[in-house]
Amino acid sequence: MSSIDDATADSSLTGRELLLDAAESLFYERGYQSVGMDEVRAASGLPLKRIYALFPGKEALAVAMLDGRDRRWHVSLAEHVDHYRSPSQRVLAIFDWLSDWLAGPGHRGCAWINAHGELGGTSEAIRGAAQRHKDRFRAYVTELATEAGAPRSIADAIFLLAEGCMVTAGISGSPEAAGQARRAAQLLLQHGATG
Amino acid sequence: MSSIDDATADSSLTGRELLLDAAESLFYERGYQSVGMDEVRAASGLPLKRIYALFPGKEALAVAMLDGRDRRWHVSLAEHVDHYRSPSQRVLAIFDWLSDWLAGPGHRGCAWINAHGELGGTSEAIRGAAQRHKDRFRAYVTELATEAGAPRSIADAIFLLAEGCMVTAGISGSPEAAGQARRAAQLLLQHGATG
DNA sequence: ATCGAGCGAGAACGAGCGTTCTCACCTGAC
DNA sequence: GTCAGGTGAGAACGCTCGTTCTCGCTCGAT
Repeated sequence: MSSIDDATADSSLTGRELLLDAAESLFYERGYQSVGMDEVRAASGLPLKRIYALFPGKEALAVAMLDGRDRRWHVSLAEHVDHYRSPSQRVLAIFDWLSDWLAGPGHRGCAWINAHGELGGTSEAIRGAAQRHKDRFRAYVTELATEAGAPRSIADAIFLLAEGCMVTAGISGSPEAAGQARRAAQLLLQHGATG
Repeated sequence: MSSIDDATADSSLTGRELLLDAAESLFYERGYQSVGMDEVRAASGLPLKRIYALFPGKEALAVAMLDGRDRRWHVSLAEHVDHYRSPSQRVLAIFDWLSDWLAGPGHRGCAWINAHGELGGTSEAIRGAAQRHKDRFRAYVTELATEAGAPRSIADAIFLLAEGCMVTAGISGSPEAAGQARRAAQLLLQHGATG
């Protein structure tokens, strides 16, 4: 299991880290508007005054938390992919990693998809964070697929399969979509190399 | 364009329909928690007392609106699919319909994905509505794919491609993912029929 | 010992929420 | 005309929220 999901309390963490970890757990589990700043304060152990010295408001805290999670998410994914040498195996490793990630306890799908669903219509900043994350992920998938000899159309398809499996796993509560997406990606890499 | 997106005001509508139409526009555009019942009242033209006589509360209104939208969504999709006779064209018609749907003005992705992202973690009823919708859609995709001779694995992949294109179109703001998903589905139907 | 700057805990504030209640008004039967 | 029943408009209620403010304490310098 990756370290994406468990933000464990550690007394050596800075206030900023304590705050972002607490915000991440709470916001991921219940959404943004359902979690009050007082709960964030209690979970982080920081006084409200310090929280508002670190971030100008709740929205900025949410964006910082999403961006921090994005960094760790991509590092964790790339670490897993880098266990493999074969270009096509590196593409398929995305789905293995997603399968592990989506099977984590209390998993509720992709944090950016959920954030966009809740606040994409009202917060420019949150929509931007979601777009940044998805753009980075798409670029990474395209890079791996291209190295495996796949044309752009197959790279696009593999990205969409990954997105589909994230959203489906989130709603259904089961990670089995990752295996289905992996089999489809394998087929596309095998038969679509000339497409 | 389908009639999924525009809930036009019509004096011949019942109070329940006026209410559900107003709720659908507002909730779809801005989410649930960002829209107050007073705004729903103003948009529907119904007095608050009548609203609370029709539904016991905001959550029940949201669920009824999602279920009503689900019915119209599936009718509109099936109507489009039924313009085609060839089984494989009927599968691909899903993506043509999605492309039109996702290109609509003010489109903000899949209402059920968004609702699940916002309230899936706190409301059992909303999560249930999202699951019902996705289960129905998966069953329909599987039915069409099976009639086109595709094995279960290809049907799963086509469903995931559709989900991926809905979520990607919602976040990116562009419907181009539907075309990408359509091309991938075509490839899978051609080369995967024996998989 | 004394002072003062800085900090933590939590009260306070103003706004907004979902929901319920009030009350003036309309309507239709007699 | 009169009265009862029901309806609409919006005030009211109780609560929660994000954010700011108060105040008493701590702690290091002198």
